[in-house]
Amino acid sequence: MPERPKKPSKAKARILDAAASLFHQKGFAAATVRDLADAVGILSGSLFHHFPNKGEILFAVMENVIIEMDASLENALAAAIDTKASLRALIRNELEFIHGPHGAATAVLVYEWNTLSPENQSRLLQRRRAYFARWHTVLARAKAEGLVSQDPALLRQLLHGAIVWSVNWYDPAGALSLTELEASVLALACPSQS
Amino acid sequence: MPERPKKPSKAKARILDAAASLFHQKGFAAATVRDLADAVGILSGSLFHHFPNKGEILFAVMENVIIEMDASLENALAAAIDTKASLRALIRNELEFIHGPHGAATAVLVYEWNTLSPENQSRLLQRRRAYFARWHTVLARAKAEGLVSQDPALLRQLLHGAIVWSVNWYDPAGALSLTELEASVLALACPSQS
DNA sequence: GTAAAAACCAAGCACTTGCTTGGTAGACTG
DNA sequence: CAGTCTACCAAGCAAGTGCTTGGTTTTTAC
Repeated sequence: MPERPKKPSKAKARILDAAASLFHQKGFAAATVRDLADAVGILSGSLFHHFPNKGEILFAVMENVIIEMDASLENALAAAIDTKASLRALIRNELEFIHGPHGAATAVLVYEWNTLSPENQSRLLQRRRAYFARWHTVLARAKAEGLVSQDPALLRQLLHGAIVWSVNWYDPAGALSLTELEASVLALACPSQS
Repeated sequence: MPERPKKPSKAKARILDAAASLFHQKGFAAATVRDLADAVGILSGSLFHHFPNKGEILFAVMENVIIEMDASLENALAAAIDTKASLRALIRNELEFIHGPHGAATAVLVYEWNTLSPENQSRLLQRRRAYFARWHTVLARAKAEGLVSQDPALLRQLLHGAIVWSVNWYDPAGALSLTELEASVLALACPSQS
């Protein structure tokens, strides 16, 4: 009888971790429950002891990351001393999620949103809106102060696109540092400052 | 004459049209050959009279749009009278593809690139690189002229992200016109001008 | 120490997947 | 007209899909 690694009560977390990378790597539809079970080190049927179906695993991955992302942004904004620092926090936070430890889950959240069933989408909609509301608040203030010139809703989408797309090209181990990338995105938003 | 020009049959075009929308809508992996055949109005097996396998349908969708996209950009750049007009052409061209008649195919090209087999990726790589080279040329000139301040390669990725992401939120029938969107993206790139 | 609870296995079911095979209807060409 | 070619149908196969069931092992709680 081969010994299993002792990871007592963190089974669900292990599944979600593996699911995030797998769904990111192969896409939700192409990733099979057997792939996922292999990555975790269990048999495919055992997954359904923890989740009722494959779709709920996707949901859980997304819910986790959206909660952490919003909480992280809340903290970052609380520590920002002025509007420009808030602007930087918006960008920095999203970049850190996309390229940090939660990168896979964040990418899944962004790129597999339409894969979610409508019911599961609406289960996440409130948090999603709350997160975007933080963006809107900061961007609206930035515009009022003349820091940025574009419409907040439009600017949010443009910046969001620029940031999340970086998952497809940016290499954290490469020459460009995250801070430099952050500065570049910030420069897109509010050009007047250096 | 041994070689005669291969004309795309009408049936093949119908399949590719339906495939573009379907792959865009449901994703390549989740779209089945039966879905596709239904959309075309034939039986699933009949698809393989036109294409050897499902993956080659994806490839054909992508190859078509990448060729047209590059040709369209070439024309637009040839008509641009100065660097700023060229900059505008880069942005406009991509926006028109994402939101015009080739929108579905363009989205598939962008978002399903990693779905392509490595062999098929390299079959498209040359055209892909040629397209990006046009961007680089213009952006490098723009930087030399002081129109933009960011590194060309970096700026290209940021703009590309902002533009392609618009497929997820922009509604051509809505209040914001394509021209206004184009102006906004241009403002991201070269803020100094109005 | 023991019993409940949680985690997992072993096997497989019902269905779907991409794709194949062998054939047919109709248009085109000589 | 016969002959060829393209587009399609009808039927189905082998492999893979998400998920279920019934039982066993491991962990936790008292």
